[in-house]
Amino acid sequence: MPGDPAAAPAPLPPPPPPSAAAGPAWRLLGTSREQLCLEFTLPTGQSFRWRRTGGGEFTGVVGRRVFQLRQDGGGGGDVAWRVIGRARGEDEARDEEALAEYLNLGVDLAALYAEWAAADARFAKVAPLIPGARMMRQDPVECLFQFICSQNNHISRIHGMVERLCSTYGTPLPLIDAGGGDVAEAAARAEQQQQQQQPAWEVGRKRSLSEVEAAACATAGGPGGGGPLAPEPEGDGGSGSGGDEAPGTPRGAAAAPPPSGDAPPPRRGRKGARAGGAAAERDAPSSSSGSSGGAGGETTAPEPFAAGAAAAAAAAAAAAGAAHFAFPTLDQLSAATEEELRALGFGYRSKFITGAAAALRARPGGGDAWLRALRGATAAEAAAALEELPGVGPKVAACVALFSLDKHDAIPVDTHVWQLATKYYARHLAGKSLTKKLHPEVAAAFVARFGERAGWAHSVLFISNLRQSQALMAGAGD
DNA sequence: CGTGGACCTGGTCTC
DNA sequence: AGTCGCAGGTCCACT
Repeated sequence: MPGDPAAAPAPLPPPPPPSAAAGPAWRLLGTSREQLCLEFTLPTGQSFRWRRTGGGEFTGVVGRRVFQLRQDGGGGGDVAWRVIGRARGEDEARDEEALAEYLNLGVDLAALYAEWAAADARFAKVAPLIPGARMMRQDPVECLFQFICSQNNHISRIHGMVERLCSTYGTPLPLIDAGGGDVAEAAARAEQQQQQQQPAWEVGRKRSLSEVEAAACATAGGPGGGGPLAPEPEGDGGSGSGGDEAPGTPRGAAAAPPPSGDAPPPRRGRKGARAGGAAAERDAPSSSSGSSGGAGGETTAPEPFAAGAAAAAAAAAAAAGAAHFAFPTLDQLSAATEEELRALGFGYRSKFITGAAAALRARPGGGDAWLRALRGATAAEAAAALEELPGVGPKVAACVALFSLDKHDAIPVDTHVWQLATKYYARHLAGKSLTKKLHPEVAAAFVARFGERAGWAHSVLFISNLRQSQALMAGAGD
């Protein structure tokens, strides 16, 4: 534990007023921009659970808490945070501890940057443009399934898939100050909104905003003030068409993807699937899967069947940005069927998700514990163990190892990293094609250069490469 | 053992 | 309004 990383000299003024007027008070994390830059940490592909919610603010779920983070644009770049949602049973007093662990705040990132810059001239050149790119420490289960979704896929779509996974199978997280605090109510309200077909949560997604803020983060000079890009004035309230439906009826099945053109249409939505196909065995009420053990304990009944009903409303709520969900547990995930996931748009990854969930649950001691135990294993052992799971190859295994299992020297070798490697750090591999056997070799090259936290260093280079390829670094001098 | 395809889908780049 | 052997891979079938 390298002491307090930040060492911000002056106690910064209270954080700027966030977009949302009301809500819990904001608190400062006590970090500097060099220790933690949200722009280079949250939306760079480590996790797909963070969204921009306007004006430089990020909203995301950590464990069973909904956090909002924002970076002080002017001064030292301290990060303001607050919790706007929390599962019952989670202690408010441990909010900050949970966030600090998730953000790996015990690691002195500025010191590492200095080491890496000394070891590599190329790093020294690009790093100043990308300060505070920090590795997070995610929950292994959450991380694993996110990256199973990531294969051969667009980042934007991965976000949507992860969102649907959570809203369909995960536990809703009640908002604090949500007026009444009843999730069902919020979900119902959201469902009404959802009928207006308005993807409010897309506000601020991608767009050049990221570029603006990236610049702001890198220069620390001009906060730019890209404007709080106000969402469409839909407002929330609106048409109180008083629930025309019983809360229990998952009319939200409409949220399912539209029928594809040619392929054998997988019915639609969870409900359609049941009603359409096996009318005979429909509703054979959870007889088999009902007793999934007392794990859940939530009042929302994580049972498969109930999940369907709750899921629709939940998905609607999520679509309207009105609710947040914990990432589904393995038990909750086990309620998913391949057919259902396909209807939710997971494509051929559906069988990987159900397969991996089943394989994990079959592990002695439970999949969650099995995964966590890999934190004590070597990088090679962890990778080998992860690759036993369906849908997990070397790249996904490395992502999970680096982003959730403390394997700080793991290098996820994708097409971008392969380019970096053959160009700068493992030139002898140039011309070859990336085979499974070459992954360790590429990783070794990065470790040889950057040391035991090569995975962290790789992230900086990766981001730099992305930015460059997107011509976002234009004018940054070259 | 290394290589070539197939694989769901939809955002992005072009007619 | 269409298109892409695409897109931060993996699995499977062959040579």
